[in-house]
Amino acid sequence: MTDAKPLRADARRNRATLIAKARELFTDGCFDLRFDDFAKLAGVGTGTLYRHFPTREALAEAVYQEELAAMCARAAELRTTRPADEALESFLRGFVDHLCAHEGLARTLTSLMAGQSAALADGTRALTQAVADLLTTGAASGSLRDDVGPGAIMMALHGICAAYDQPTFKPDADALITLLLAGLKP
Amino acid sequence: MTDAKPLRADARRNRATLIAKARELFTDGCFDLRFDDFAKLAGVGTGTLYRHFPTREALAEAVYQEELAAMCARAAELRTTRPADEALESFLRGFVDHLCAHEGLARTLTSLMAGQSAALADGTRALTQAVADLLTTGAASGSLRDDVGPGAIMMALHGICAAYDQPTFKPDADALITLLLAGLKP
DNA sequence: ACAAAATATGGAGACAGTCTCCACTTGTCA
DNA sequence: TGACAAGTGGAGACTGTCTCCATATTTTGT
Repeated sequence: MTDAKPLRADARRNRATLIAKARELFTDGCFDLRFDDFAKLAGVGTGTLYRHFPTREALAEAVYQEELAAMCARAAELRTTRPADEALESFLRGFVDHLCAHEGLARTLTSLMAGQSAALADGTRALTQAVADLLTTGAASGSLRDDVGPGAIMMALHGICAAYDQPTFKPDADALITLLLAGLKP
Repeated sequence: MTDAKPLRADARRNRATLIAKARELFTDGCFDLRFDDFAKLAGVGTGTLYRHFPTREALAEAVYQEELAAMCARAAELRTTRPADEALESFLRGFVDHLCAHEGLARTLTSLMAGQSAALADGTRALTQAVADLLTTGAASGSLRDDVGPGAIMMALHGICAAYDQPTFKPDADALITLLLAGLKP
């Protein structure tokens, strides 16, 4: 996956600048900035921006990939240190809490999950795998029903992400997670 | 809501033509047509198209509003003729089946639910109300838990709609509905 | 039946983003 | 240090959206 391309020093610097600036803007709630203007804001030419990140989503993915990886790591850790049903609950509740604190992540995940482009789906593939692992472990130990694949949970998570800007987000999301967990009891 | 504006005869005709053409195209799977081209295809000028339907979503809503109304009517009917939990199950299962058969509806609902514009949210408000009524009835009769609002269900439905083009759509959607129903038991 | 008023039409063109292209700059390696 | 590879930037082509208004059609009043 990670092609062995030793990026030139200035290119690496520019790439980092772009990601840093994007993170800053996302944190401030600026998502719908003109892509070209964003380049200017980061102090690079449009061409450079487009070479590093062909699309808006690619940039968003780069900004949040650490966060996404951390989530997956957390899932793996929970899975090995806790009973499967507890692990899943912690993971899902944590997921919602995290979205509350990071609007940009919710936005990014929404578009990544909706996106058809296989290349960009990478970001969510890892998440899907993490969920799948939690489910499998739970099914094996008998603490979760075994007839539900990760796709169903991902659909629900997608719905949750997409609603990040609604006033009743938190209670509704929590309620949905509660339903899922209750429904997953064998 | 429905302003008393007697539309001129030719205007009414054009409006109907536009909706008919849009329905035809949606049924054929053509969703991403250029809006201006669409006007040409329907045999009207761009100005006319924009006057009748300010946005793509407005057109989509017009195309599917009958279908949406039928869904809500079905919910109401089920609610009065069946035990609440059965009614909800029938409604949700029917919803998924309907989406399978009408890709365009799934697409439309996805964007309506995601849309922030209050004006366009009308289409889903009715759906939300239908779900709310089913839940309330169920809670009153004790066949459904009473601590879950319609928002949670709508989130799940949004996730389902958004996944309409994925290969595993049907089984995943069915599984999610199963989870919700199981989770809703008191 | 006719004219005036009200309403609607269509499509040229203004506008706003996106993205490409390539002459030039910067970094790397021997 | 020179030569080659890699990367840059931003002008401008391109694409789709949407507005504007001179013209056409329908309705209303007599």
